[in-house]
Amino acid sequence: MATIYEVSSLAGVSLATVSRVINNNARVSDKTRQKVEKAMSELGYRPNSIAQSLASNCTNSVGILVSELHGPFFGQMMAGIEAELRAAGKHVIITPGHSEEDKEKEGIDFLISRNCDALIIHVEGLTDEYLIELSKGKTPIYFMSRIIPDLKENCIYLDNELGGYLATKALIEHGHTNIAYIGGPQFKPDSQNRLTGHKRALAEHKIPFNDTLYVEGDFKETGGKKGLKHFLNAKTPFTALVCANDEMASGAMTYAREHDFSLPKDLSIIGFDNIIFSRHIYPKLTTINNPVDEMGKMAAKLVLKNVYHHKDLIINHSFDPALIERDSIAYLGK
Amino acid sequence: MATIYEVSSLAGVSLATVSRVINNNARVSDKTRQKVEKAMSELGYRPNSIAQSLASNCTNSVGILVSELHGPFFGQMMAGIEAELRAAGKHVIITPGHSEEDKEKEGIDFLISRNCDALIIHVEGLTDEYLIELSKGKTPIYFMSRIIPDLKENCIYLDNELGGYLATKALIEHGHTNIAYIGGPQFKPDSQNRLTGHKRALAEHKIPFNDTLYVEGDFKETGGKKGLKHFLNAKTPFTALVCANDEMASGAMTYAREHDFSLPKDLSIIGFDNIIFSRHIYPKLTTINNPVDEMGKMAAKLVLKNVYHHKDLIINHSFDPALIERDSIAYLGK
DNA sequence: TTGTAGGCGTTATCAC
DNA sequence: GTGATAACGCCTACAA
Repeated sequence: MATIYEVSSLAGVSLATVSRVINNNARVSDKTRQKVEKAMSELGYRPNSIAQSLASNCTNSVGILVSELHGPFFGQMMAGIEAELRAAGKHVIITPGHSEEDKEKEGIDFLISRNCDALIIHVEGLTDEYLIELSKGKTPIYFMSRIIPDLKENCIYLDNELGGYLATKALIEHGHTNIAYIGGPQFKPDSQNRLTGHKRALAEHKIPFNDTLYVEGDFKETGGKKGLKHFLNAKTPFTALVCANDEMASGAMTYAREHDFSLPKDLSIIGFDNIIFSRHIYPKLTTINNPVDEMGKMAAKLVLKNVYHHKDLIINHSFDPALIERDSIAYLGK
Repeated sequence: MATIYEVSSLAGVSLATVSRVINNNARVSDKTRQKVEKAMSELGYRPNSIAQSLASNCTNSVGILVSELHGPFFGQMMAGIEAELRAAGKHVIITPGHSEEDKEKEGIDFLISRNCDALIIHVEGLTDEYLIELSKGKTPIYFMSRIIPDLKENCIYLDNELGGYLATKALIEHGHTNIAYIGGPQFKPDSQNRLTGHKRALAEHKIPFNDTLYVEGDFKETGGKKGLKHFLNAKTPFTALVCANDEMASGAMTYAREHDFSLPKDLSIIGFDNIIFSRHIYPKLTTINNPVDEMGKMAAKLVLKNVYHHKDLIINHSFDPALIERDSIAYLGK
């Protein structure tokens, strides 16, 4: 591979001048610039990014930690981040944290040891305290789908409370008043806030919150099945069900169908996240849109602005969910 | 950040010795090793991976090109590759090619310019010739889900013909003889081979292949819808449908239900790939397992063996698909 | 505008 | 077994 040195001697200029045309950050006369460019193309010269990184102390790489590499939710998130970053010539190093404290720590260490210029992480197992401590290090860290009060400027998050509110409100507007709720793991703030929104919608319509119509799930298909089973056994009547994410909604649908419910007539169900397959399942799932791809892009912009000094980027830290109406909610009595 | 130089002076040894204990590739006396290790931990020393890369001409990174960052198929693939590689301390740089020739080229260039030690790519828009030419460069390239005859040792692939055969055979064994087929884009060898397998199963059971019961799809949901619509309009009777992937099967199911088919009674459907949501849709989709995660791991092993000289890894280049029986096939007449 | 020279933090090749 | 010292390929004051 040709080096900058060979280019300089072929072009008859110095190393420094070649470097200048590569980075075009200093004035070079048109004439010499052309000589250099000609030499570069003749040699098929490509800058060695490793050497650039060592000398400039900038790797042009940002580390991404997601819970899983597969799965619709993180897929959208990664796609959003990567697209935005790559358009700026940066690359992503992606690693999964599996929602476990140890693995998340390890993943972060791994990314930092790779000299990433910044990290964008979605962690669920780590405490705010740990993350605040981490942020004192030399690598800037940004947080997806999480609010850390002391680091709010580094966070991109969804208004989950609003989402929970919208979901339940949609059900109420279809005439339902006996509404069951399968929540996410309550150690996750997202789950808590969605539930809070649910309660607000109920309160706003003078519907009392009924403890027997709430159960905590696991954000997975089985959580939906178990949750619905629990409610059915409990015998408290209900005509509608909100699931704190789409996977659980899908599980609940499967369970309902296995028990001869005709959907949505016998039970209205609403999900949360609007993951891709929500429109593939039957009946097509009414849900709350979670704009993860946009949020991913915004996180990338945040990095571009703060770390790579791209000016003129406007940052929104908070995103709003929205109702996606499809076929899984029926009017009560219809 | 502490450097190797500071460690050496604190430990009272030379640079070279510190380097030796870091890489433990040469004999160092226990006594000096301990001195060095003590100094390292006292200083909180972490080797600078960039400098290591420059000096050793090895970045410990492998570039991954997939068609999409989201989507169940590539999610599994990435997860498999990453898990295996990271266990060996390597990291992945992932970038999407969007199945388009230009973007795939660009993505590969991008990865190579990042000095990846090797590439694992899943490309659909690039020709064998181009890839063979590319393989003459200094970066070793491995191919997922593709057979390039001249580069077979660098390929990990599925026996798609067998998969196509198994799908149609399953239908036949349920009594079906009028079987429609929605294929994938025929410029893709995968699609061609699945179709070939379909024909073999038919021939083996003396069922003639009927042109009017074949249509080419796009591997997406809409392809399934359009395909089924086409068959329904054509009026050639059929009782079963094989779709060359699960997305199309899902689309076909949706379309069938919109036209008042009771599934699987009125129409048996089988998919291909066994992507995650195939078990979420209703009825649960019978399909052909495509072990992408295992194939991803194997591709990673191939890199570990050939590029990073891990001995004793056994490589399987070819993987077999298998039938996954669920609920979307009915016995004919039942 | 252009050139010189030192430095980025390691690894690797020699001697000893 | 250990220590100098020259790469690795580029960036960036500083000088001219």
